[in-house]
Amino acid sequence: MGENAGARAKRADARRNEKTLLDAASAVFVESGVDAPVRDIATRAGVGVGTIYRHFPTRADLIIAVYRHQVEACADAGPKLLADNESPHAALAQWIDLFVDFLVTKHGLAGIMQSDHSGFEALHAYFLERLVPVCTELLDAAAKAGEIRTDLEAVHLMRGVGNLCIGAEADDSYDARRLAALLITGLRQDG
Amino acid sequence: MGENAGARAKRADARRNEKTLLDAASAVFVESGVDAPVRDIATRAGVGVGTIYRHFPTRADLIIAVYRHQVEACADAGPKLLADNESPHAALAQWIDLFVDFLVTKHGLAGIMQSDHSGFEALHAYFLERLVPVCTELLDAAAKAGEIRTDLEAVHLMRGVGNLCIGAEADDSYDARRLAALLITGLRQDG
DNA sequence: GAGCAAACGGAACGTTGCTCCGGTAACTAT
DNA sequence: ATAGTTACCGGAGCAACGTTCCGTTTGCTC
Repeated sequence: MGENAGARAKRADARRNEKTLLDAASAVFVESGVDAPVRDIATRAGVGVGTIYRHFPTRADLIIAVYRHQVEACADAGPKLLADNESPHAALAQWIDLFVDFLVTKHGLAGIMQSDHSGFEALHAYFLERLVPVCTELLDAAAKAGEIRTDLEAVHLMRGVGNLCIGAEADDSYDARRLAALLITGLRQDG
Repeated sequence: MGENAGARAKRADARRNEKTLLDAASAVFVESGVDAPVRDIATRAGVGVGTIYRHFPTRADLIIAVYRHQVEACADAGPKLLADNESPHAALAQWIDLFVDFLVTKHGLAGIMQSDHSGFEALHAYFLERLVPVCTELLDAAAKAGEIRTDLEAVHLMRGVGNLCIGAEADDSYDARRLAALLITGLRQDG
């Protein structure tokens, strides 16, 4: 079956606008962060605000669409690192580095990730659903190798690392990577 | 000299309003977090919004005034813990616990602490100015005892711990204390 | 080309932070 | 006590933002 099974095909202008919007959003996110005013994105894309909301009902949907590729890449990197490294703990550390790098290069993304901000449940859910299994796999491997303690779940680790990244891009002297690495070190246990 | 050297004494109604405002703000902060609308606080206090801005030009000033006592208490606890503990590292761990407890019990305070939020420089500065020296003292003591590595400055540690606390009050399963403790563990080195 | 549903645009509404100024009431000098 | 001074108060008003809603346009189908 093609790209439209059952449902009617989208109109050409709609498809065009969706791409235009993603490009505009991506550009504006880089310039002004993921909190950028909706109107800015609309203006940049040359459409009305209504069009944005029709394509992406919530800001979370837009953010997810913009960064989907990178999140997938990060998720895919997990098993690969596990295969390429002798030590699962080392693989975990490298994966966390990737995750941190991804977050700190997106202005304000880390700041929205934590759930108390309402309206971003979808974003939160997507990240968790996609990355937590990967992190769990790494954690389990390290645990099985006896390299780390087992009393920290992947969700909480990721949440903590995500938090550490907040505001990192705005302050050069603050090195989120190092703090995250410290956390991973703290996870280590003699074995 | 009395409580007014040089400057003219404040009017009685002004002093009264200041206290009323602090009480109202404190109550509203507990109910709705430190992001609560200014109008809510004004209504609660039975004054106009102008009165708030006159007494506390920025929200940061208001927050500082409300929590000053607790911050001071936390600062004072540092040297005390250092005196009461054999191991400086243990003292540090306990102090961080205090700091975390303080932050997580204030809805959204941790979220505002990190500098990328503009308009809160004063808050940021106050916290740093008051607590960083204390943290430095603990860190130095632990370093001198050879218990920890020395390549992490107090500012960054506090920033990281503060970040870990973000959103903690909204999610019972997320234990900021434990993650902070893990960070401190990661700081440890054989010596 | 005519008809229709889908998509568009932006005016409009509610909520916020913050300012500004006419009115009020607390101090002071007499 | 009283009048004058001035610090202080209150909330109307403005700007920026998220979000909705509906009259208009546009692309697709026959």
